[in-house]
Amino acid sequence: MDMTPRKEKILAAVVESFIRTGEPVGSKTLMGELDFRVSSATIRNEMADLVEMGYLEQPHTSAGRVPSTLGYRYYIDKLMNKLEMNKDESESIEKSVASGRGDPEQLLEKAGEVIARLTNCAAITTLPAGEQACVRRAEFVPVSNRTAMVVLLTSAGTLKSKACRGDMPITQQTVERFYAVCAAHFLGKPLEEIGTVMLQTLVASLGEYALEMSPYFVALADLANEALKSDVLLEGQSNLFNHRELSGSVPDIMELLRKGEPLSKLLSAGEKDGLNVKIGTENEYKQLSNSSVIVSRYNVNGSRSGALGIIGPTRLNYAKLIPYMQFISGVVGKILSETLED
Amino acid sequence: MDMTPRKEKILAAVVESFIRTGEPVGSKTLMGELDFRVSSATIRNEMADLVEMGYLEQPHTSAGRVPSTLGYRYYIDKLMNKLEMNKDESESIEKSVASGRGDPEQLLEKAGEVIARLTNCAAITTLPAGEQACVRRAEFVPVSNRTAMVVLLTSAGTLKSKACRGDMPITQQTVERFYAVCAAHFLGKPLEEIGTVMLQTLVASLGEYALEMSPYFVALADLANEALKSDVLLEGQSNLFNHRELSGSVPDIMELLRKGEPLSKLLSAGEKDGLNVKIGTENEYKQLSNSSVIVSRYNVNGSRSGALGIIGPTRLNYAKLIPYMQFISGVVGKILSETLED
DNA sequence: GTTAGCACTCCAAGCTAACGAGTGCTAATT
DNA sequence: AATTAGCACTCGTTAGCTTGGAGTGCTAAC
Repeated sequence: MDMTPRKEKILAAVVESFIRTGEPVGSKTLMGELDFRVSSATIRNEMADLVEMGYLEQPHTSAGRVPSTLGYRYYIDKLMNKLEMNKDESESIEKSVASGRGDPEQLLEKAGEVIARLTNCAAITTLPAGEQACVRRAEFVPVSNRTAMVVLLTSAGTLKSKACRGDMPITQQTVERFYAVCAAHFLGKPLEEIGTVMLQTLVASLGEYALEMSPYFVALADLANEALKSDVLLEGQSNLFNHRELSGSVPDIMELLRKGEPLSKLLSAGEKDGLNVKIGTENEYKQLSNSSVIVSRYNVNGSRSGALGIIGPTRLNYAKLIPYMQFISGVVGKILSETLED
Repeated sequence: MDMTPRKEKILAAVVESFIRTGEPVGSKTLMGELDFRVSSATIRNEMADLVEMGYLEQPHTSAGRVPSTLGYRYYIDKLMNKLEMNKDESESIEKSVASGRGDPEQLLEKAGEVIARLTNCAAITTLPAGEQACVRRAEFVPVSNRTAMVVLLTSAGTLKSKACRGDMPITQQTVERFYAVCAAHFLGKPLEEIGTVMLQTLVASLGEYALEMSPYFVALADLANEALKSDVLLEGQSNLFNHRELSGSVPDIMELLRKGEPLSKLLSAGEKDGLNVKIGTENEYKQLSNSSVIVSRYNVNGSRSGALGIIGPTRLNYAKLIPYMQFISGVVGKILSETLED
């Protein structure tokens, strides 16, 4: 069976009506929403075809139709008219986001808040990735007799620290040795190279000081690792409660979001032109089979860097939200570019 | 009407049975759980008295009895026998918690995880408070032409940092001035003294460099403020979903927990001997009127320092969980004392 | 003071009927 | 050949009703 212009119009009308109301859409309702006049019987025939083609589903025999994953997909890829944002709106959004200017973490947090508020969804954001980052600076601050703070600053602007307890008292020599080793083995090194292997050879080369110094370098390597996997921020989780159709799965979704790793996986999906939409069962996590995820990447100084995303019901107002996400990721990218390079 | 030993036994049995099963307790059920034999009619009479006295409630005329807030309170204060923890258990708990040794944040996070797992509740923890902490160290790390990381380390071991964008290019002089001003006005100063007033006089005294330098000191003061309000960690939020009786209020509770301020308020309540239990309507937040909060403070080197808490339904196994909380806060205090002072 | 007995209350679960929205099909119409 | 009116049919939802059982409060006897 072939797709016809009329079928497309009907499909679009079903999707839009369902997005608006959340109720299955019947043939009579649809009559009032189409820009051409046909009888409900005709619409029923067409809808039956669309069901057969896999674009619509019916919850039960005597109910209206609901878009399937495939239906949403077709709508988004071919039928949807993105809503233009008006000037006032975009300016006010930009102002809100820009209030987090200065510190990347603060900025992304702010952006997440804004997104969560605008979309009534859970917002996830990643900090600029540190993939090609290297060690810019390492500090060693004694806190007590046997404890020191080890601090790592990367070229991507990430700062990580850890308190670390050694087995021997810390002396002035300890501090000096730390900085000497850092200068020789860490400073300027890409984070990726600081792995267990590198660490082992380093410890071996420490000779008699290995026992004294190794805890601190182990800590430093830990920090490098943490800095490498870009942090994910989560905002507006509780918005999920506002969507009736998710009610049953909110606990499962939250459980999924609690762990960092699935989150970064979700966000790393952004491919073509920085925007990616995963609808319902297109998601690899089955907890999200009733949800949609919209991810938009942002670029800092021209290279792909991090991403903003939302998680909500499949029944999202894509025509409105997709432009939002693109706009906000643009703003974030712009502000970060200004902040980090200048 | 007076409390009698028999009434006390009946109250305790009702509370314990209800905690165990979650079902209202009837007079017949109770017969089997008391260590003396009386008829169900007698128990009914006594229970009617307990209702009148405010210790029990009945959901409706023909249902069993449920403990009221007052009933729980009486049980916890006068009737409860704390369960002893067995050796194996306490050792394994201590080992789990101790795996976070080294870094305070990591430790408290670990402790929160352990608590959440053991209690099936949401766990909240605070890092050691920085109340009397002072500025131990400040660092200024240029990241780009106009942006620098400002880093603050307190004597309590808290490390905070912020990227900060100035209005003028950063030069070697900027850096030197920063450290000079820090040495003169920040190092060694109690965090509490670094407020807006102090900042204003400082900026005034900067003279011609005010414009160039003030953003960094504003950032530094921000950091001091952040370090002052002790951070709160939240673990096992999703455990709340496991309690049927909370189902309706989980969204409200999560919304409450999302904000930092109510959290620290909850935790700061711990008074007498470090342990505090707030039952149902005893909580000042109405979202928690069906929940109980158990808070146990921990001490670092003898002075009250931070707290661990759980949030769950009123129907908590207090006799088991209170010892847990006391034990874990003891472990946390011990480990932190070792780490921070030595 | 305690207990057996009994009438009473009230929730929960299951059943039925009425309803209404929406469908699929058929036969008539354009 | 496509469209439409008409109609019987399906199925979920809601309301009302019944039944069963758990538990109570009261009274009278012990």
